[in-house]
Amino acid sequence: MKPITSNEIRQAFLEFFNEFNHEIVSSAPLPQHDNPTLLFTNAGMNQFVDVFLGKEKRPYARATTSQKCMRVQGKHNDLENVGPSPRHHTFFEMLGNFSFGDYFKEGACRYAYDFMTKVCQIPADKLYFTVHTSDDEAYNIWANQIGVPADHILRMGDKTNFWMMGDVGPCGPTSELHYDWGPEACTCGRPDCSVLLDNDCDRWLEVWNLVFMQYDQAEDGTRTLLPKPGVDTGMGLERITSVVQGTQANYDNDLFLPVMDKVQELLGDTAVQRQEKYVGYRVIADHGRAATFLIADGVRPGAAGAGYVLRMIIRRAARFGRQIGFQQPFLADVAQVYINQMGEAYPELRQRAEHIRHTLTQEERRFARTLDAALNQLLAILEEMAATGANQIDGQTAFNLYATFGLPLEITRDLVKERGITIDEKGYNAARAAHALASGSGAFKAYERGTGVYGDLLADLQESGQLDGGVEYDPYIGSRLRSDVIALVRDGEPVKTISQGQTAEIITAATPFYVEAGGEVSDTGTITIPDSGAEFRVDSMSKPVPGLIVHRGEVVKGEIALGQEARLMVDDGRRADIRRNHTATHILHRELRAHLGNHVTQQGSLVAPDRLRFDFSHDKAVDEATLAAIEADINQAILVNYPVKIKYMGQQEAIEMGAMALFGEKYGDIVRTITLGSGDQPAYSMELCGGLHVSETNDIGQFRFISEGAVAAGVRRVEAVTGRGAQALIAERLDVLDRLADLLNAPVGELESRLETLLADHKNLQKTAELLQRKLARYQFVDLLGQMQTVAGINVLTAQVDVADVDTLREMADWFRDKAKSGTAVLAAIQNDKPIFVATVTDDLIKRGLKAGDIVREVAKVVGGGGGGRPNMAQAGGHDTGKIAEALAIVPGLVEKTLA
RNA sequence: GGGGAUGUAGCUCAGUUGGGAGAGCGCCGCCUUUGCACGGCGGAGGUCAGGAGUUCGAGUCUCCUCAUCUCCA
Repeated sequence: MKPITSNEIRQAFLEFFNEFNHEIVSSAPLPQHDNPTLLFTNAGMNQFVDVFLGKEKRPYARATTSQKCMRVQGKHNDLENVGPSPRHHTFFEMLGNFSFGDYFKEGACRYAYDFMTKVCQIPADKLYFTVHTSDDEAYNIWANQIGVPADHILRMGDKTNFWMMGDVGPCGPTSELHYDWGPEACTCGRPDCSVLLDNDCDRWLEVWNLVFMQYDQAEDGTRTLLPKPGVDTGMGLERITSVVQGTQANYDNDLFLPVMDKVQELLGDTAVQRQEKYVGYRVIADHGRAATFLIADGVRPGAAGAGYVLRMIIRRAARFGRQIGFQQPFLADVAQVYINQMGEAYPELRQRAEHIRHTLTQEERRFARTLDAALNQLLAILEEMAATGANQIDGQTAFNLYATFGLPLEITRDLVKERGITIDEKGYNAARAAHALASGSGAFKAYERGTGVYGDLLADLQESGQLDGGVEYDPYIGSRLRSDVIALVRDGEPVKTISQGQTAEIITAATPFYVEAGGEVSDTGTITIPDSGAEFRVDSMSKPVPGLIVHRGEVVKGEIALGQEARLMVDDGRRADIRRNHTATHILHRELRAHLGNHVTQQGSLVAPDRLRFDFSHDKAVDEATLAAIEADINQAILVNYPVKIKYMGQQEAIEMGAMALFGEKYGDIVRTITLGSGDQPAYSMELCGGLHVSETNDIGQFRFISEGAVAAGVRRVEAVTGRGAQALIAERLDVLDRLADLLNAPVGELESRLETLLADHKNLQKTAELLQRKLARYQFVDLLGQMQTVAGINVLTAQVDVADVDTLREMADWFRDKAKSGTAVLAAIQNDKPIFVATVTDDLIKRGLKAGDIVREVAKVVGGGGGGRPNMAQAGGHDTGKIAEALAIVPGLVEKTLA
């Protein structure tokens, strides 16, 4: 039966190839964790690269997939194209069939032709086939074996029909299937319109690309035939669906229609309005889908890498949403349509539906907040401009709005337009370029350290037979091992001997030292040479290239030479602490999920001897009561004394048993699982993990949180101690309690009520003291009024008083103005062994030129200080308390001089 | 990894040569009212993110650290 809907087409494709013995392999996750050059899976063959390169073996020679892909950068897909263009997408599904040294060109062409014409029932005369100019073999297959007429087979060059993975490695010619929409679809207008022109004319749609991996290209550019050539094909589901459904724009086929309808329903738009706002509709449909899949694959909105891309597309969708009339978060509703529609093919959508909706809404809210803040900023700028009469925002300011507050240029432009204000967009672009330059410089510092010496070393050791593959790594059996010293490195150079006092690196044929992985820190310990008694302290471990394990540290005794037999000894006590923390981390992970929900996943982890740190996805702070409950349950789990079992099994089997695996993390086919609990019932906890653990949970002793906090938006961090660390912590806390009990002379049980009483008493006393001091000051002040002098006809009061603080002094000045009605006062006091002055002048005298600030400044000079303030009230300080009287004495003179 | 911005009461924020820590909302009490809402009066609540420096004196100036937001790579 002919497949019609996109779901049917996807299903039909996989079943078609499955009938021809292709293994249906599930889509790889979108984020590419291990590949620094590639942020997201962007082609069906990504997950098979190692198979094609011969580095990895699979139990099947043929495979078929529908692969989730993301393309957000590169010449084919600028984000800006998505929306206006009918065919550009960020997320898309790539249908593919693969042959690993099995069938070759003939099979690939035959399958492709049959699927198109027989399964999808596309008329053969609508299809055109391109082959590489040099590829007679493919040409003949199409022409003679399949019977395609010659005018439908086109020979094209390297640009379109030759494929390589990189500068070296497998590569080969390709053959593409194009669909002809008919002459009426032509947009290039040329009489000779043809696929051959390769001019992006809308008449021709590239549907399927067949790659024939035939050669191996060496560094010098020469190509040799691969012993087992393979096939890699890719067909965009969006494209084949629009061909089958006869909808030239992808957005008109059933992959997107349900979402477009939903958006229209939410907005209450008419068909005409929907047509007018088509760009916004498309952006929401595309970005909403991409975001849904990214979140389902464990990506969270963030400021870097994949998280940044996710944030960008959510915000771009939200921005277009605002533009076409949404005032509330709406992407969760959009996502729900995709979850319903595609949940069958991609079960992760259903599993994480709640999380997807929540993440989207949260990010939309965050964006709205940011925009609000930015709008306030813009309003302030506009106000300032209104004051000066300017009518253009300069480029730098507009860019600052964007770079600092996240307000995009388009929005700024829209907002100011109605006020008749423009933006200097040239200046904007200049500022943007300058910013990119400023932030880009120094980006590659991290890559300076080369690995060359270690690569060479490994190759030499393998060649000389000292290493078979790589250093034998077995931290799991024990902590003691005898092995030969096979290499020594000092200052980045291989050496023959190292001696006392030198820091160096030792490589042995085998090692029991654990190398940092999965958050668990490396072991430390010692390496000794039994023959000579030489000793080396191992401080850290590293794996500079796969296969090579390096012990780094210092020679503390004697001399160590190549070829000697060494005794490697891990620091057991430290390792025991690490084991406790690692198993405790698994229990913690389990209990966090039990208390907070299954959206909690590990975002980072540190397992050190003295503490453990665990970062996990969660939106809000974990309150103290919950934290206490989690801690109690963890300690309960420790007491239950679950046995810790370590088992190797197939990855699929482990996942089916419910083992916790990190999202997108790459595991081999055989994985190591850590299970807590007895075998019969469902395990208490099961995780894939390569670390070291205790043998039963009782060994952990105790678990105590030491902190909880935020590390990034949506990610919380807890730190905790176990075993010895927990004991030390508890002992210290109890000690503090005992000391407090001693100090407060009360039993520990009554400390709390005792302290409450004390604090209340303290507050009362403080209030009483303040009251008394005020009264005292008031009495002093009344006395002072008797010392009032008359200078140049006005009231002048100078005095040193005894007060508790500056506030009281100021208050006395207020009283003075109140009592004297007209006049000036300078009051002095000593605080912290330094003189302070407060001066005041009544309003009528300020008009005559007498200012408190002026007076107090002159006075302060006498005691070696300075001061100032307002005309009616000022204060000053100085150094020399002995000269206070002298300083105050100059006041009458100052007044006389000023008023004269 | 780099650039920029922000951090003041439970919340939203003001605080302009460096010189009395504030407003609105919320909370508590009293008054008003049949009651509620409104209103009136009073009150509690602050390590001005943290640290160092300059200064007689720092929320304010300088430097460092941290957190949050944002752009770029």
